[in-house]
Amino acid sequence: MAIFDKGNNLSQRMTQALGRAIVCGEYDRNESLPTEAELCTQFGVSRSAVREAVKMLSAKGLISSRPRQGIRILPEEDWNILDPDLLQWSLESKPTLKVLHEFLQLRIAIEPEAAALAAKYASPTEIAAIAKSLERMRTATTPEEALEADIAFHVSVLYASNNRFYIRLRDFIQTALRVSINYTNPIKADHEVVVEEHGKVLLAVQNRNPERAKRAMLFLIDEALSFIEAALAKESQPQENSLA
Amino acid sequence: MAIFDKGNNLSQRMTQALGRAIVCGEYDRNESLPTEAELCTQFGVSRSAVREAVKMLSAKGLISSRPRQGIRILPEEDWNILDPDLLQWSLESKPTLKVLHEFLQLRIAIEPEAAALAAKYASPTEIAAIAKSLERMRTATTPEEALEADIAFHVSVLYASNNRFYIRLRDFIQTALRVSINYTNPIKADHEVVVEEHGKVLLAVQNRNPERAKRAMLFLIDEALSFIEAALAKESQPQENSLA
DNA sequence: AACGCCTATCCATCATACAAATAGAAGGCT
DNA sequence: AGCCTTCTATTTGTATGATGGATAGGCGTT
Repeated sequence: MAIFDKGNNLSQRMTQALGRAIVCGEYDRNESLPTEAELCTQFGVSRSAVREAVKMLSAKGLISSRPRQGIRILPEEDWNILDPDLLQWSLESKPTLKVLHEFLQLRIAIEPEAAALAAKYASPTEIAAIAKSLERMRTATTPEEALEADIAFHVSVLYASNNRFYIRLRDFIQTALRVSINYTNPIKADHEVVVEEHGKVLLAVQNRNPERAKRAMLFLIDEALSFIEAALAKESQPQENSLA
Repeated sequence: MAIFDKGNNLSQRMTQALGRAIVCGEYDRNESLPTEAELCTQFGVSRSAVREAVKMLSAKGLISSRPRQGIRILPEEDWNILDPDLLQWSLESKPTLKVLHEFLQLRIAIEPEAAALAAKYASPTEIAAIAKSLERMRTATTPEEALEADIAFHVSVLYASNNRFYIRLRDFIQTALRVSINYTNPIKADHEVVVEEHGKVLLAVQNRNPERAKRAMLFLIDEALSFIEAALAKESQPQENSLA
């Protein structure tokens, strides 16, 4: 019987189990993975389940499967790390400062530009959604609530950009925020100040001022980025530093 | 027997055929797709092949499959459009001006920042790769050669950013360049001028000047973006305008 | 040492059977 | 009639066995 628990159907659970194991480095990257048959016995499932899991993971660029060669892990640069599943698996295993840094480096490219696009193209409905998230931030009573509202704010800006590629990055931004909150929490000033700074983004979008929207969003992220870079510089000697 | 030809194994060909059909809008988004059994007879393959294709497409966020409900197309915002396959399929079907515009809007966020990061973090080897691509651009004798070198240049900058997320976007950039070339070709000035402008990016990276690298890269893309936006404004009355 | 042939071992594909989930119809209750 | 429950038929989910096809690596010949 299957030795795992989360997920709907067997193939999906198998996919998660295998995907996690690969991302976490439980298999040697230079060797082949166990054969289909071995995976069947190891996980206690049928070949159908294993094959379907393998297919799903190769659709995400994680592995390849060929006759006589077996199932092999592809070079990491082929992994579809913007895929929500892969993103999640990879963060469960190694949310190091370095990864957080890379997250922020991408956010700092995406979000200010998204805010500028929102200022240009957002519909009244989309602007209302941003305003609503901001209001949720303002009235939040618990840190969890505040985080969720914060995430909703950033996501609603992406939607307001009216660009499908920016919208597609909502999972990425969402994950980045959810993970990094543990780090950026200690530094952030009064919640009220944070809310006010978010408010500047909304205001610029409402006023149809792309430049100002970009700068306001940049400011929100840049603070966290500087902090992380300072932390990175500080830990250049201590080997490992993972938050868990 | 299978009614398609490209690809290695059957499941993959099936995946491509089905994926293309879905992206091209050959199935009603509100109805269920044909059942597994029907797809078997339609494509002349076994149920395993169909199921594996379905699994791969659902791994890309294109469809979902549940008992008694059948195979359904997911809302477009769940599609993993940053996945190389999906990107390709979707551009084969609808490379409209609008999509080109969205492409450029993302490039303008990503690439200048990538150039800045390259100026900060690129290794000598990575800088050499950029230089080599530039040289290939300079010495190109055919338009095809020039395009390939151009693509190599932009990709090498992404690699030089030393950020896995930027590197992951290489397929996106590559596709964007390859598709948009048909549009931007007419406007671009002398090839020599273009090469020179690319050279400014390299120079800034070599001089470890992130700000200048960012501006130089921005300049490269902004020109094309303005052109597309002008074209978009012009065609606001004419209904359809697709390049094929 | 270089080359081509062989073979054992993988995955690829197909076919079949049964289990599990559930949408929608059928029926019964108020 | 309207609502709730039950049942059933349909569709995917899972397991298994059989056969085909590709090929890495060994073996033998030159």
